Order: sequence, then structure tokens, then C-alpha cells
Amino acid sequence: MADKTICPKFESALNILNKRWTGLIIFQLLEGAQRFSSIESAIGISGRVLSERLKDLEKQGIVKRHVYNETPVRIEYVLTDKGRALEPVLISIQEWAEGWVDKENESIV
Amino acid sequence: MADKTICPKFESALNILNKRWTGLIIFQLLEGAQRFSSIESAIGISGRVLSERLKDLEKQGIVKRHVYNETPVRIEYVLTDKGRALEPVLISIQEWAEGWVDKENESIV
DNA sequence: TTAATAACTTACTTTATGTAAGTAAGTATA
DNA sequence: TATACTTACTTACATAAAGTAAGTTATTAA
Repeated sequence: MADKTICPKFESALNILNKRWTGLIIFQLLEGAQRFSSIESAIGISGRVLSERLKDLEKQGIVKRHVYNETPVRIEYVLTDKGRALEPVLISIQEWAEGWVDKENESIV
Repeated sequence: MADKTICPKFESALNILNKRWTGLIIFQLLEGAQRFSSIESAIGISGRVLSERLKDLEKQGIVKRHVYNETPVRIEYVLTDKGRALEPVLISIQEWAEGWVDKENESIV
């Protein structure tokens, strides 16, 4: 059935980005540490899925969770080195978008 | 609710890649024109979804469909200029994968 | 005692994807 | 003439992922 001539590392990397929301979460965190609620409102993701994604990203070593015992508790999410290393990927997407996506959003060109 | 400080072009570009399979489909087509059944078996996608994705990609001007009246009919899918322009994106994902994804696939590093 | 806040969870609904069988057009074969 | 074969899809149905909204926990303030 499947040939699978594709590099498994590459496939695994693609699997991170082709899950809905992960790209935007990482993009947000490239601007610096952020809390749950600010990511939530910045990109419009539901809390349920954000919680799920952050756990995934933590497991993969892309995001780190920091707890500050203030009142109320403050929790911040930060990119690890591995996470920040994704910046060139996001930049290349941005460049493509500048050059090829027209006007508002969807396009037939 | 949502701030939406993110560039809509960028978001629209991300929406292409964060749909399951689109990255792999484009990656496959970077190697040259291919037929429905060969994409299907190369990446292990179901025919139902492949058909859906190819229509989306055609609508967005990323893929072009060519019909050859042979017997049985031969249909090939090719990247447009807009589609080929995504190569640097895929390459930067590949580079990240080389440097940061370890051994087999999933990882905690 | 009630309310407020942040960061989640839980229960439930809607949407997306997977699976497998079916269809259409054009030969070729029995 | 009827049956079968091929490719490129569709369709119907089942399962998995995502959206919605209410609930939970901990701590402090009114």
C-alpha cells in the first residue's frame, strides 16, 4: 500500500505543523513567554484544544511551562531552543504568504 | 474574544499547511507531476481525503490538474509557480527535522 | 459569605478523517 | 453480446478530532 519513501524525521516534523493551531501557537511564543489566556485570545483557539496542544508541545520539548506562585498563580509558556529553532520555518511561510497570497485571505490568483 | 493581531495572509498560509496531508502532497509533487493513485500510495492518504485536498489546492492555485485522453484516462497533478514557491518552506522544515528530531520519530529530546 | 481570577477539565455537539464499497468511461477478452 | 479490467474518483457509514459552554480548584478580596 504505502511506499513511505519519505524521511521519517521530516514526516514527524510535518506532523507537528500540520496539526491545527500548532503553527500559530509557536508563532505567538516567538514573541516571548505567554500565559494560557493570552495565547487563547490572541489566536482564537478553544481552551480545550490549547491545553491539549501545549501538553503535546511540552512532551516534544518545543515548549516549557513555568509556574510562578503568585496570586492568582501565573503560568507562562516559553519556547525551548528546539522551539525557537522553528523560527526560520515560520519566516519562510511568512515570505511565501507575502509573495503569493493575495488581498484578504483565500485566493484563486 | 480574539485579538487577531496576526497578519491574515500569514494565517491563510498557515491554514494550508496545517491541514493534515497538504504538506506531504506538496512535497510529493515537488518531485514532478504525479497521478492520483501514485500520490495515494506514496504518502498513505485515503482516496476520499486526497480528492478533497487536491480540489482545495487547485482552488488556491497551488496545483494544476492535467487530463490526457489515453486509455484508461491519465490525469496528472502538477505544482503551479505558486506551489513550487513553497519549496523553501518544505526545505526549512526538513532542516529543522535534521537538527532537532531524533532517531525514529516522536521524541522528548 | 459571596465574588473574583487564572488555568484548566468535563460533558456534550459538530466537523474532519478513515474505510470500504460503488460508479463512469473506455477498452479488451470470452 | 456479456463480462471483466483500469483509473480516478464518489458515496455511505464509522471513528477521531475540534468547538462550546459550564464546572473545578486554589487563593485572596469585598
